[in-house]
Amino acid sequence: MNMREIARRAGVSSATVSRVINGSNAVTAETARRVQVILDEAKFIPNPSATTLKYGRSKTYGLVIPDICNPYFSEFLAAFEAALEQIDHEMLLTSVQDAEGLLRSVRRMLMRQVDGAVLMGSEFETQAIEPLLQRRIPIVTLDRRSTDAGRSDVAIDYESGFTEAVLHLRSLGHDRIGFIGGYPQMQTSKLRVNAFRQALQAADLRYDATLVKPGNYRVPGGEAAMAQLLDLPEPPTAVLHANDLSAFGAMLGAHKRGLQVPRDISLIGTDDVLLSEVMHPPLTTVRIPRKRLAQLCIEALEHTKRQEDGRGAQFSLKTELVVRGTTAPPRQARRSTNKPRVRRAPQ
Amino acid sequence: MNMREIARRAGVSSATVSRVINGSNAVTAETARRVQVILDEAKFIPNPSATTLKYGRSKTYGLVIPDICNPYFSEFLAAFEAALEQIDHEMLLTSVQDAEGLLRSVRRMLMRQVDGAVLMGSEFETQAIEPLLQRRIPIVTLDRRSTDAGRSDVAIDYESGFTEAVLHLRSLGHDRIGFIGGYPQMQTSKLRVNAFRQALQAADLRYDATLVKPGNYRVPGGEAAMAQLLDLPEPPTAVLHANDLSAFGAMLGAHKRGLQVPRDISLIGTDDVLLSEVMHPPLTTVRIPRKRLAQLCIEALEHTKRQEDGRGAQFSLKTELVVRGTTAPPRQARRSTNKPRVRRAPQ
DNA sequence: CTGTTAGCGCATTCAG
DNA sequence: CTGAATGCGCTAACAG
Repeated sequence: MNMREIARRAGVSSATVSRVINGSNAVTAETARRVQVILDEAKFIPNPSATTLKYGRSKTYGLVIPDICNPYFSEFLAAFEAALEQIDHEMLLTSVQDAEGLLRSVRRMLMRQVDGAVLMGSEFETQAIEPLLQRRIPIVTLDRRSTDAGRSDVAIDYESGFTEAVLHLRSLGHDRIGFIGGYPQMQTSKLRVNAFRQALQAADLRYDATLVKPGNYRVPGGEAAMAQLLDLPEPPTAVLHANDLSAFGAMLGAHKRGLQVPRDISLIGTDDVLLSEVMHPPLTTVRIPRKRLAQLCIEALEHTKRQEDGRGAQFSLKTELVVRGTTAPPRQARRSTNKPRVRRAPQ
Repeated sequence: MNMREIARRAGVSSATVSRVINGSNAVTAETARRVQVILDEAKFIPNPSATTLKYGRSKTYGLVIPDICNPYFSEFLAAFEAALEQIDHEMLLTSVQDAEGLLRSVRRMLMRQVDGAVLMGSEFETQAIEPLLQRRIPIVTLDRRSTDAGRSDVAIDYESGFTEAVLHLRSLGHDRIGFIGGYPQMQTSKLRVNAFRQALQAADLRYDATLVKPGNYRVPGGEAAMAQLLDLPEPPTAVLHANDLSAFGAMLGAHKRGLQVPRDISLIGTDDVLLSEVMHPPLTTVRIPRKRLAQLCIEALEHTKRQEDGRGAQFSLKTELVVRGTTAPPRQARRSTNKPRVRRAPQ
């Protein structure tokens, strides 16, 4: 069933049918109505391939994510898909692990003539996305904190989020706060460590590099890092994590040592993955609002598209501290003092 | 950059370029080589819209899943996407919660001219997918255990999987085994309860309806169901679960009652979601091999497409018991007897 | 206000 | 073995 057939049945030309479908007002109400009836009763379904072929625009946005199995990404994916449905666009999803995968991904996006692309997982060769930029396809990256011609960026405001988290801990009486991060080589990992550092500063707490351990954004990494922290002569009384999976791992590690959370150690995650709430105890975490993030990515895409000069813009997303069950005063609650920390005898 | 331009540069016709791209052997090796060089240096990227428009085939398969956020589905999604990449096909992903969503999903698949569709979440109106069947688009459903013209089905063999699980428990000495299922109205839930029943029979154990509680395939449902089981005058010493999330919830519930797993109660999940392994203790579970399932779905699709008469076929997937840390002998281990069960005084 | 026409890029006839 | 011509469905430009 195509427009010509509809046109034939309605006794008009296919151009008129097209106009009716696209809501052009250059059609008599009466004609439009008549065509609409035929359209409905034939259950007409337009063929987007024709439009894409003609205009090189596909009403689809590409989404590149590093790992669908990570709940943070799958939850983002769900939000992104929902947001796209709102604006009547399709999604071209590609899961990319390595540089070669990114190349294939870019090729697929080019073939499918995407109107824009969101690149999560900020660690990629800029060169690989050159072809996209060249064809003036708007790009949005995450957490790169830089923009280019044709590329906007959405940054998560870890600085303010971690500050909120650290202040929460300090108000409970903690002054020895550790941090479990991501892969140390990754740019985003460094970003988060720096944000943690700033947060300590804002809370008037001293930064102690021995309390900062790398993880790998996954459970086993968090567990191993926690083991290292607990092996310290003077372990932290609270730990902030670069993401929730790390915090899950750390909690596991603490439990294995016979510690109770939050009685013996307080934990704060980052992301607010769905499962955080059902952990035991439920995880206190710095929520990255997924829905808002997805919308912001799309806004950023549309913004970039609109720019005459193609300049990308820097967007920023605030987090929200969600206090649940993994934070409590430290074992021997003390009034917080001006002195950076009070030495305690190792137990 | 299109084929005509390549043809011009190579001094041939676009038909020849097309033949080279598609590996037709009706081209001189020399000509083919020359064209290939131009193709490479121009970094030619074909436009699938043209092909789709011309032939109504899109090299894309639709995937309908109920909930991307559920790790079982997101892990399947990852496997499916990888399998599609192997056969050089695209994926049209739609997340469908309700009947109306399915209608929209079908419409999108029709527009995009998918060559087939995999429908997970077997609870849907058959009528909604009629348009797909009418256009002879192959369909694969999961766990419906019935086929149609143009629709094949892939069933998970819960019967053998649960039997293996129950035998494992019985060999440890359990004879009071509970079951936490899914939504009681759902067809798949009934399927699993029946499979559990058969498993008990195969293990020579009596079926006791009071030990079977509905859940909702998610953590809170499992937790609530476990609470009910533990409130029984004589609770089970082991519980099998319709999926892993339920088992997570049950484990949580048991812990909250001060029970230790597996010392006080043994737990077995179903699915083998990635996080199962990092639970504490790690979950013993009936693995549904995700990768194999994805491949099987695609095989089923291709099979259905090949059938002249369009008859669908029934496929079946075996599970694998993965024994980890949530199963152990019951508190007072006893030799299993021929008598269905030994009454113990309620504690 | 409505119809005619042309062309997006490709693969497949059919000629040569 | 190669090329010319065709049409898939749609919409913008133009003509009426």
